[in-house]
Amino acid sequence: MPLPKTEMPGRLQAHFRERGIRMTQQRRAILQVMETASKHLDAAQLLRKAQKLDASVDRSTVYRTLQLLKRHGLIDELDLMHIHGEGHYYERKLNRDHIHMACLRCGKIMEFVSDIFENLKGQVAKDCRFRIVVSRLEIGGYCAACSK
Amino acid sequence: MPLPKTEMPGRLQAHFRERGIRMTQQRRAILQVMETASKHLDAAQLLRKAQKLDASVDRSTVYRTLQLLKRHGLIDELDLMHIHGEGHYYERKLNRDHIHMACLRCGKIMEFVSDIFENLKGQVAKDCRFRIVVSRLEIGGYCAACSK
DNA sequence: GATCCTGTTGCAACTGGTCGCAATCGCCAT
DNA sequence: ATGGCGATTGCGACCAGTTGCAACAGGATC
Ligand SMILES: [Mn+2]
Ligand SMILES: [Mn+2]
Ligand SMILES: [Zn+2]
Ligand SMILES: [Zn+2]
Repeated sequence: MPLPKTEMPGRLQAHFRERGIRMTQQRRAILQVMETASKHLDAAQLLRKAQKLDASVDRSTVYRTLQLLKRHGLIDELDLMHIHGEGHYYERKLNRDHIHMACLRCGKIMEFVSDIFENLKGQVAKDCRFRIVVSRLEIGGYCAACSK
Repeated sequence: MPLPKTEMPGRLQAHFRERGIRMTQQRRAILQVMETASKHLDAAQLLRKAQKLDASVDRSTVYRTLQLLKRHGLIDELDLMHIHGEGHYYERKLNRDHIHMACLRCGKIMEFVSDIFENLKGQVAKDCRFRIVVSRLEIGGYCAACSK
């Protein structure tokens, strides 16, 4: 179930320039990694990969940059049901929201795009008069293979 | 938007007895707090409240008991969009799942029960052949008052 | 009630994430 | 190109959550 990737690589750096956010050596490395990551990196992985591009990148800079990206709505933060520990996972926000499913037995992560999800957000916005900025639906359970 | 509370107080301790889980002084205190909590406690609050009932309760016991309750599906773990820091929040699982909305400006937490949410879970279960055990929808945005 | 066995606990060490601070570095104006 | 200012960084200290371990306490059995 691959998702459509309509965003171009290099888009994150472009966003920074457009919005007048200062670009640094370290941020360049971190953004680079986020851009090219296939999926769902945690902070430690991101740090290791970024340090390969710029050895000076520090743990705290990674966390600060993640916060920055979150604040600007450029990435999503996920728990993935905390299947692999306490930490959080990050992925670039694409144009279409998607649901995450995590198999509690084999640990597989699945993604799913649904119109009903869009309807549901519409209902929340309307019935609760709530202006939605970010949403996150995570489901834990057993995948087809593990259910058998 | 108050939710129906159909579970009786003392239900958590009953669950433990039914399932043959050992009951200890410390667990009694922690469960007591979870039972009577109005809402959304974080680990630190839970620890403080539990220690008022049994001063010997240790941090690690609180975390271990939370894991136990999670594993048995008796509580839900929430991020509440990390509005107040990194930590997690906990609440007793009631019979009806509900959505959490967090206002990014005033910090208010709202809850919402929706049939569309149930439909959506049905669709995921069917289309992805995924047996859902736990689900969590959290939304961040601006409440009616703060949108104005 | 005493005994036993196993699950649970407190503690202390460790890990991962945060924060305040002084040094540094982007970036804009000259 | 240079200078200056404020934003950003690395660092170290800190705090929250986890884990291994030896002591302890449920509760089942007699
Ligand atoms: Mn994803
Ligand atoms: Mn979380
Ligand atoms: Zn599986
Ligand atoms: Zn508000």
